[in-house]
Amino acid sequence: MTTARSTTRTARERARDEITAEILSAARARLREAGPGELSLRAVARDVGMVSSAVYRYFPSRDELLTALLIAAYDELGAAVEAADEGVPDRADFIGRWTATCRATRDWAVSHPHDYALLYGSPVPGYAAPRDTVGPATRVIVRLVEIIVGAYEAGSAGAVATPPSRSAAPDQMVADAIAFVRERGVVSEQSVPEIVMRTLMAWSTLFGTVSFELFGHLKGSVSDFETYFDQVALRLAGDLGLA
Amino acid sequence: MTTARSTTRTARERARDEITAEILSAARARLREAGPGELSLRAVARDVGMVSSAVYRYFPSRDELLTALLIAAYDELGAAVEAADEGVPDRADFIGRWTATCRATRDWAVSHPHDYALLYGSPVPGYAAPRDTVGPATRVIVRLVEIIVGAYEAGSAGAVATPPSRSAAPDQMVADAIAFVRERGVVSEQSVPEIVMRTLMAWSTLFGTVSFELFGHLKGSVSDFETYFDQVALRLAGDLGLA
DNA sequence: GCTTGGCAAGAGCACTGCTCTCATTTGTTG
DNA sequence: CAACAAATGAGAGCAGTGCTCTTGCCAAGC
Repeated sequence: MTTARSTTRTARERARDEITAEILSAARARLREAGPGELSLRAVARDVGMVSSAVYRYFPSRDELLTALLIAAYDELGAAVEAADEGVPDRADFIGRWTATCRATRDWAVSHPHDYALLYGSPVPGYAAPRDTVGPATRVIVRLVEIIVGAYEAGSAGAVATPPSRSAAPDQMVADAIAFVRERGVVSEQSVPEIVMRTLMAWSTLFGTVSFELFGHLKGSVSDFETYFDQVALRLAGDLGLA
Repeated sequence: MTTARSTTRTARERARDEITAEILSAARARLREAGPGELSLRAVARDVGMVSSAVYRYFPSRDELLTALLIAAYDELGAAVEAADEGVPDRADFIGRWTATCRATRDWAVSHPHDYALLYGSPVPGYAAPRDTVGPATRVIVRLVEIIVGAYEAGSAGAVATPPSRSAAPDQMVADAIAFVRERGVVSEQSVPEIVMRTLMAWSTLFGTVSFELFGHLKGSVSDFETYFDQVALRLAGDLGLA
C-alpha cells in the first residue's frame, strides 16, 4: 500500500467497495424485516451469496456491521429532516419549518421502525457508539437548533415559556449546549439558557413521543397518532416562543 | 386437577412456585449484568442448577420468561413510584408529589438500566406485549394522572399552558385518555382536553428524557443529569398548571 | 518469471433456543 | 395398599448463531 494510487482505484479496491456496499444493503434489507437482535451475519452472507467467514473480511464483527448500519440510518434520517426543512419555501416561516422538520422525523421513524429502534431504542449489545456516529447522530438536533436560532435572530420569536418560580437557572448543567447555541450565532437574548433548556426538552419530547408511539406505550390513549404528533410539535413550538 | 384444593397446596405446587420464583430471580440477576438480548435461558438454568430443558417446564419459551421479567420490572417501578408519592407528607403539596414521583422514576431507571431498557427501549421479542403487562405498565402514568387530577380538584392548580393559536382542540385523537381522566373524578374544568394533552406530553417528556440520558443521546449537552431532570420535571409541572 | 497479499471457502468451536425421549418422582384413585 | 396418571428432571439431539483458523486461489507488484 505504499504506492500513491489515491485517484485511480485498482480493480480490487473497486470490488471491495462494491461488496462492502452490497453487504450493507443486504443487512439493511434484513433489518427492515426484523429487529436488530435478529440480524444474523450468516443470513446476510447467504443473501449476498457468500460464506459467513468471507464477510469478516469486510466487517470485523457483527457489532461493526451494526455500527455501519447505525451511521447509514442516522444519515438517512438527517437527510430526510434537512430536506423537509429546506422544502419550506418561506425561510422566515419558522413555525412551518419547525413543524415540517418534526413531521419528517416522525414520518421517517414510522416508515423505518426497525432503523429507528436501532437508533433510539435500547443500545443493542450494550456497546458504546463509536466516535464515527456522533456526527450523523446530531443532524436532527442541529437542524432544530438552527431553526430556533434563526427565529430569534430574525426577531420573529416571542418569549420562551417562563419557568416556575422555584426553578433554578439552567446555566451550569447544560453549559455545553448553551455554548453550542451561542457559537451558532445567537444572540442578544439574555434568556438563552432558558431557550436551550426548552430546546432540549422539546427534543426529548419529540423523540419520546415517537418512541412511545412505535413501542406501543400510547396504544390505549391516542387514536390518531399523526395529528396528535402535529399538535405536540405545535405546542412545543409555542413553548419555545415560535408562536 | 378436579379436586377443590384451593387453600392447601400440595408439596408439588409449593415446589413449582418456589422454583418458578428462583428461575425468575436468577434471570433478573443475569439481566442486571447484561442486556435483554444477552439473556440466555441455558445460563439461568445453570445458575439454578438445572438443565436447560427442565426450565421449559416452567416457562414455555425464552420470550415468556422475558414477559415475566417485564411484569416484575413494571411492578417494581410502579411500587417505587407510588411509594415516593406517598412519602410526601403534605398531600396537598402537589408540586412536591409531582417532583417526587418524577424523580423516583428516574432514580429507578438509573439504578436498573437494563430493566428500564427492557420496559421502555425497543421491544425485544419483536412486538406485542401480552395483555398481562398492561396493568403493571400503567401504574406510573396512573399515579401521575392522579396527582394532576387531585391538584385541579383541590383548586390548587393554576392554568394549563395555552396552546398556540393555530393548534386544534385535542378532543378526538386522545378521546380515550380524556375519558380515562374524566372517570377519575375530574372535573368541572372545561380545559380537560388541553390538560390531557399536556399530561401525555409531560409523560412522553419524562420518559424521553430518561431514555435520552440512559441511551447516551444527551452526552454532549447535559453535564449534571440529576438537576437537569429535576428542572425538566419542574417546567412540566408548570406547563400543567401545578405551579 | 516469482512472490506477496487479499480473498473465498470450509471445517470447527462454543454457544444459543427448543424438541424429543426416557426414567423417576409425586399425587390421586380404585 | 396397589395401580395408574400426571408432573418433573436429565440427556441427547437439531438447527442455528458469532467467530477463528487453515487451506487453496487468483490478481497485483517486484
